[in-house]
Amino acid sequence: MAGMDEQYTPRDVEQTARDFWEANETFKVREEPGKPKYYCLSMFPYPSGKLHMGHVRNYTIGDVISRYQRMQGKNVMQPMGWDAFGLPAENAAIANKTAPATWTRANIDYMKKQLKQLGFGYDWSRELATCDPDYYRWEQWFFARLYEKGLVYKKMATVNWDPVDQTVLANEQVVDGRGWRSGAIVEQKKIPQWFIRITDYAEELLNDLDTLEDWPEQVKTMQRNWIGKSVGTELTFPLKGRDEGLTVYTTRPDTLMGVSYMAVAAEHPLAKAAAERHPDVAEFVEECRNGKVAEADMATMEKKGIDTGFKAIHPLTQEEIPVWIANFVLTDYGTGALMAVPAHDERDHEFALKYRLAIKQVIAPNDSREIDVQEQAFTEKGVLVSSGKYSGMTSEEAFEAIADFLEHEGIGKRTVNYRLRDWGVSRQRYWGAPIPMMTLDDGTERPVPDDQLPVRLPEDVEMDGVQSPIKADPEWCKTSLNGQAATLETDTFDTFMESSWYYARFCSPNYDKGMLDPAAANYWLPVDQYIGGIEHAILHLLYARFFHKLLRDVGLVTSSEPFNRLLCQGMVLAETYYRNDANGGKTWFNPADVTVEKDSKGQPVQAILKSDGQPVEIGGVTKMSKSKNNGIDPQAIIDQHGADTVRLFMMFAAPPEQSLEWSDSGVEGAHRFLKRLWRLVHEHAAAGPAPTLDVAALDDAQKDLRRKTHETIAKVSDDISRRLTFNTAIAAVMELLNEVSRLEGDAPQSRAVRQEALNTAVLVLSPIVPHVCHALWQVLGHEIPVVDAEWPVADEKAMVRSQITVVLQVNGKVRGKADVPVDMAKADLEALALANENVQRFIDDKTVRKVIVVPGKLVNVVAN
RNA sequence: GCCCGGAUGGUGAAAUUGGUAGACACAAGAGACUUAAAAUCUCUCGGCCGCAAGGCCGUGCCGGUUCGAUUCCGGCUCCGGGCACCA
Repeated sequence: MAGMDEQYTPRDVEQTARDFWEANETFKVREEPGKPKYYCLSMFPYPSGKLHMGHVRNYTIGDVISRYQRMQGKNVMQPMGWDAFGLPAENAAIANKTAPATWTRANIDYMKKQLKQLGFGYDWSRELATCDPDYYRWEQWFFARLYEKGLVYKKMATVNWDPVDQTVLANEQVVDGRGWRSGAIVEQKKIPQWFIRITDYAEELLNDLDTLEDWPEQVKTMQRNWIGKSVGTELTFPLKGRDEGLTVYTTRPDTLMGVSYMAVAAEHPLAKAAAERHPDVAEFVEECRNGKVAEADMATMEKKGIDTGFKAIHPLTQEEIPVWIANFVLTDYGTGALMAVPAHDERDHEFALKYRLAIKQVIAPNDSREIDVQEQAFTEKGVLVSSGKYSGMTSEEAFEAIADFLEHEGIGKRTVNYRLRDWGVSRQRYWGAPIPMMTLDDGTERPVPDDQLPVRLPEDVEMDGVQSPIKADPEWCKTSLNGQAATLETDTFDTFMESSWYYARFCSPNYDKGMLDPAAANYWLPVDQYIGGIEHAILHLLYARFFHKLLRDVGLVTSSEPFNRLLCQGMVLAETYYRNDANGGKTWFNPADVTVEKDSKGQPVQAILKSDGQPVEIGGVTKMSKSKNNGIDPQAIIDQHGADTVRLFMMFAAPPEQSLEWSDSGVEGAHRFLKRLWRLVHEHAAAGPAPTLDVAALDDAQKDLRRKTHETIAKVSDDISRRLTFNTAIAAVMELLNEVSRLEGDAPQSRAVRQEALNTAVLVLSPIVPHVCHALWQVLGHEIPVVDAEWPVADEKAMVRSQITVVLQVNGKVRGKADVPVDMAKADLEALALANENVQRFIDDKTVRKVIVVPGKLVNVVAN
């Protein structure tokens, strides 16, 4: 019997643990006022088919934190659900001749099985999918509330238009400026769309970042820059021969005297007016309608423009200034027009050089630097020159003086501007939540009344790849309001809408009397720890923060921010292998199908495809992706080594915020460690229960192991709770086990100390590898299951050291070491260092200038 | 193009507040056990010089601050994430 148990068989061990949790509803939670709560949330997955390694990494981190907090005695909620609407379901539906709903739900079933197999402690009674009408009906209800509050409006906005397929394309579907299916050159097209006024909340979204102490600084900086608050002035230049003037926004009114041309966007009314008068201008405006709408493409485009022929009048000098149309001017930022100061702005400068427009320096550096603005724009602030009465002022003084002048003259005013744009939520796709708006016969638009919600998306549909089924069906949109015929909106919501509030719905996922049960929401919220990919640092996290404030202002929650603490995990990478095709392309081979040969130094020499024994090229380590065929299927690893091995490897191989490189031998190493832990525990337990620990009776070796045990508790607790560095926590337990192996003999107190060390190892590893620890905890003689055990507390007394090693340096270089009493006085340390033979050798005939003593660390003798 | 990150041995990484660079692993090499293999265990393992003691060099590149820099500052290079309709 004992022999059988000593073999580590993950399949059985893991099944037993999972059955136990399931039978005991271990992870099912409800509100328990009075007990400290902990809401741990991992970003829910898009059900794309099967789990990928990125999911496994994300959810293992969340599970480790959840199980740790549970052992701290917290009431831990860890829910899971599905971000179920989106474009891939439509593509799959077209390819597989199935309905998006069918495909999506099958994926959910499969991925749910996988998540269960990985042993994640989710409260599955809270599961939700955003494509369920019971979910999106509340989103529709909420949109109507926002409409009532004046936070929703409709305006024309630009989309990528495929003129052959007659369809709107996502940015992703535009490849090299062409539609991915038709290959047609993509055009920009303006269509009416719904917007939510996120800009009304820009200031609060910006300011509240300061309250998020446990968010990565990097993410907060990215959000600040995205919101992009700037303080400047709006001013109107009169136009020669026209009634209306040209209003621009500038952050640098101090450069006003350096204006040498004006630039407007191709969409600007003035551009349209010019196009009516000049065919070549019309042609240029038309040309600007080609290509993608993505900002990256706009910014890297060659800067082009054309003179409109209009002249603006400079408000200070009355000079005539040419007005150009330029493709780099953004329609949606500021007023869609700008005053160009090529001497002091890089884009203006590049454009001025290309079209030979004047470059007038009006700012000089604060210091004596020599600059040449004809060569390069000087964009820093400084002192005004060639600026009439403003000359000699600093940029800051001139900002105020010129703003005062403009306001006094009534031609301008100080303005705060944001880079952030209102959130366009309309999508012309089928697989999304229908936007709950209707148009009455008289043309007025109204939200769908609450008693007609949800506006259901029909699920039994056929996709033809051109038009959304609800747009193609002339009957679907027919409705009525108070006896008046009306037409439903056939656009659906941006899927970011659903992911902006799912964290709140998890608090009361089945509540049917409202969007949220306020009691539950205010018990659980805000989320204590949120975990997800850095790719969501801006959009998703900003929208969710915005939604939370909207929920607050509708009276559904009391807090102002949804996520107290944020962890952004890095990507999962793997090696790539390929062969060059005859046609110049590449065929990529999955790492699982390739064997790598190494030389005696461990350097890879060549890679061989297993199926034909022929070499393949090694293509470098990149993010696991379909296109490079370097995704490792988690399922294969689970089948081979078990879930605990996968979890352990994921947590050990790299700190969570860094990218993680997949390594088969690393996985095997993780598996070996678990086998070793299994054996150590069984060997120890085989000798029967350990004697009671008697701290006073320990010899030095026993004390050393006991110190290591308690140091490990302190280290692992800090690593998991504060630092979130699971890799170093695991390394600390490995060190502990190495010391357990080193302690020899079966003396009673050795066995007692060993029992304490093994108890500790199993307890602190249990959040990471919960299945094997479930079994080993029983082997160590405990009745209470490890999942319900208390987290150990480090005993300060056990960690006390009498001796410590200090480093002896001369001029910062280590020249010796000494074991000294912990409390050795500074003067004694200094004397000890100066007396050291090797230290003396390096002082040689130099003079000792200074001795720096850092007690407990080092002594540095400075000599020259 | 703009915003935000990253770079340390053969490899993944560690060094938490400016204080011993390389913990813990992986790979590789040597050995033990074994009929054999697997498994397991022991030892070596940044580079150069040296029998050794020890020395010199070394954290992407160039420069700076400091008694002392992987860590702080300035300037680069390369790689990655985001850029509003991928999620």
